[in-house]
Amino acid sequence: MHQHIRVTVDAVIFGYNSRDGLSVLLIKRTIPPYIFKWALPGGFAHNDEPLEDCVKRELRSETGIQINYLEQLYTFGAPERDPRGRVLSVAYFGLVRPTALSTPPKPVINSSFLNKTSDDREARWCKLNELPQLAFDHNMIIEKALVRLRNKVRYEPIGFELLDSKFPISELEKLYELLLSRPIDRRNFQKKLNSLGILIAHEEKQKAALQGRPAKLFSFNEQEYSKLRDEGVYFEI
Amino acid sequence: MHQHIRVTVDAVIFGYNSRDGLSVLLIKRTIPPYIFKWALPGGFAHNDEPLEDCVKRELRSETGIQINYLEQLYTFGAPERDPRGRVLSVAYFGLVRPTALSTPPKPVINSSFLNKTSDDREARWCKLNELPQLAFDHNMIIEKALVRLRNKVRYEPIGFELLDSKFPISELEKLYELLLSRPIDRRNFQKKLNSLGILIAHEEKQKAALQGRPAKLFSFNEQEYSKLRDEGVYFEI
DNA sequence: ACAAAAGTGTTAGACATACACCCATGT
DNA sequence: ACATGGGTGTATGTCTAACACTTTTGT
Repeated sequence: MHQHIRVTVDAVIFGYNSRDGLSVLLIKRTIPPYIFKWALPGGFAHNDEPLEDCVKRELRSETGIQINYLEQLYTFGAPERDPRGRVLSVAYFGLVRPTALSTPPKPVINSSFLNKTSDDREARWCKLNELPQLAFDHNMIIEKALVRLRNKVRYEPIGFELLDSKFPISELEKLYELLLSRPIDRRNFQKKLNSLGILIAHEEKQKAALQGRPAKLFSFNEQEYSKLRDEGVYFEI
Repeated sequence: MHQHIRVTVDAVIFGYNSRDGLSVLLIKRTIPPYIFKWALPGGFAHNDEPLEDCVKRELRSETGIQINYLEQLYTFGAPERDPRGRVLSVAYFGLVRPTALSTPPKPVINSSFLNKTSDDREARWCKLNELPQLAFDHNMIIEKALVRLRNKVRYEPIGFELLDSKFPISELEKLYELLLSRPIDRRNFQKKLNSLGILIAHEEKQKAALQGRPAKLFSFNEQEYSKLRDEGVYFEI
């Protein structure tokens, strides 16, 4: 009995802004199978490469994007998920700040990955509700990542990772309204965050308030959060 | 560049009773590396076998145990985790009822897995706080499973899967006190569960009350729980 | 009758929800 | 001045936490 299973990693990278909502990072495939179809960034692991390094390498070479948060999502192992044979995919789940979202992703042509098709490489952000049919089981992988995001955001402070490091509270609120798909009272939301004591208020104000009074900017106090967590205080929205 | 990565599955199976607390199912290795060391049940995946089928097959053949709940935990992929070379482990996390715990695990000698070492096979339950040093990174895998159990039990009704299908509320309470490592008020706990409406009360009483008044038996109302969840009512302890 | 655990109800405080007015800015 | 969103406080109701006595069984 000789085992022959290949291993890939794939990354579901979410970006957010209040205009477009959630977006996912996609690349266009340049080789079969599913040639010219959109897919998640990813690829085969090297023999001596930790899986997380592999994701980061593929993300850099395929999209050049700066990620802000990364965790393992799930391993997809259905025998028929890849027409080339048995290919396991260890999927990761990542978040980027809006700045990464506003600059179009650009493949980094790294000498060690140069090949005849590398000129065709193309990457882009795609709004979550405008996703096309993707290669392999990648639509299913995104679905799983979305469930993870929606659940996790309720009891761990990962929402901050989708915003600029300084943000007005209203941005955080809109993000939570989107993810939890229910309206949130602006005043109660602010009160709750203040009572948790994990926000740092800055003197700066929002630069280009499109309309209305410019908002104060806040950032996430990671140290204070770690301290509270160690004391057994739970973050919860 | 030719990829050579092998894939195993490993299972962290928890059992519980109020006398011993949590126990984990272990097998004694009969082949190198780590020969004669205790390890998690598991083994190499077959080429065309879904990962979950593989876990179930290994559990049956190595321990003969009846599992009650199973989900994927995490994929461990550090390049040096196995001295034989690059071996990925897709770890699963499972729960059994106390009845499975009280009957000692017995390897099922299945003709397709008969080999010269199968007579030496040995499996046993080991209390969580008496774990020896295990083969590979299996202690770390158990640690991760324990964190998952402790977190998940708070917002999903998986605690029931560790009890007999009919149980007195005090058993559930003791389980939660252990997992959350804090005392729980008996009366408030009962009130909360009643208000959730996910318990079915039975006429039967606890058979062998060792001391004191015999308790009513309850079971988990899975259908009612699904209904509530679909309506957006969250389970939370 | 006594020990041990089960069953039950009330009260006070904490937290979540609902809601309205004033403030700062751009047009 | 007006439109737009930001900042703040208070009242109400709901849920949680604390707590004590009675009941049923075995010895």
